[in-house]
Amino acid sequence: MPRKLSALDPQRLDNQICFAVYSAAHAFNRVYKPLLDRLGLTYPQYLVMLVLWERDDVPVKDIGEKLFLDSGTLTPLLKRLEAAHLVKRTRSREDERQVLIALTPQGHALKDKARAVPQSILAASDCSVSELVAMKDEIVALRDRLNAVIGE
Amino acid sequence: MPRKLSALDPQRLDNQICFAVYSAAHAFNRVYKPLLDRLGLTYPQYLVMLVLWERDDVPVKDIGEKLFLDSGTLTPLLKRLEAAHLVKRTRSREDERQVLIALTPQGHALKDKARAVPQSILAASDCSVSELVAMKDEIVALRDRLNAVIGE
DNA sequence: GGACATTCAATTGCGAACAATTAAATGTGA
DNA sequence: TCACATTTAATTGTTCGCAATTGAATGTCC
Repeated sequence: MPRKLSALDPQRLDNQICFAVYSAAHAFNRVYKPLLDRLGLTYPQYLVMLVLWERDDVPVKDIGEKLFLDSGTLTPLLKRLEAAHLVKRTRSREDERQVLIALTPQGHALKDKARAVPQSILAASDCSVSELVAMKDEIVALRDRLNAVIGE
Repeated sequence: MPRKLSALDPQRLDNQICFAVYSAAHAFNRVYKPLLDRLGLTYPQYLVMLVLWERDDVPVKDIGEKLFLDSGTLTPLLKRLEAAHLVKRTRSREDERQVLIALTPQGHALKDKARAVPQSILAASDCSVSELVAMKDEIVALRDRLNAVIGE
């Protein structure tokens, strides 16, 4: 069994882009952890806050579409954010099926405290902004192609 | 506030490489799911099997180092693989602290059934092999730089 | 208007992921 | 040899992530 072939063996762990993505996601999470601990947020909670800092008072479904998460994940997460006094959940009056998520004053205020986070991540990446942007665009394009396949 | 600046705002969700990686990992997982369901495996279980198909009879720690996972994740996962008769867990006689993980005949046999998986993923990626390899190498390099920072 | 389907959030159950701790085995230095 | 640190898995508790189901509100079609 020639050694060279292993570099092409699609069944080898090191040749799989998916494992690269999977393990990179975990590495990011470990870098974010100490930064987000200071804000009292987990990474998925931070993502929800990023969405809300861009636009407030949106139904759960909108958050789910932006983050690719469903109510099974978001409902308990949002309840925890509410328990932390960062958001408020209220049934929409126009459509009683929807629950609207709004930031509290503390939720708004947290945006400033979170401003340093992206810079710290950039530093940890040890990479130029333009390189990161190029990688991000490639990964997003791949993600979108994968998501397109899921609906068959 | 000029609209153009949003493309540079590091606090915007769409500008974050980490979210790109995070959401791509989930997209991969959703593509893998129906393929792995046929094998009776989850994606992390599939990763463990990939490691074992390369080398058998290794301690839990070795698997953890390759996959960047700790015993808190692996111990219950390996017990599930053992319950599915794919691996066998035995205390090492040379070092009683270690638990060695070996494939059962069924575990070995599953490798053949899993051969089609990477091809299906490649097709779903809708992308050339060389492009995927280049992306994979970039992502691995980024992951390794991030992991280097974690030890401080 | 009324039967029917659809939409939205919540719930349940299971499998990761990880921090923190525990317990046992092994290694090290005096 | 004995005290002590280190290594290795296992355990506990919390939070994701998702499939599947439920129940209420809304839309649609006849």
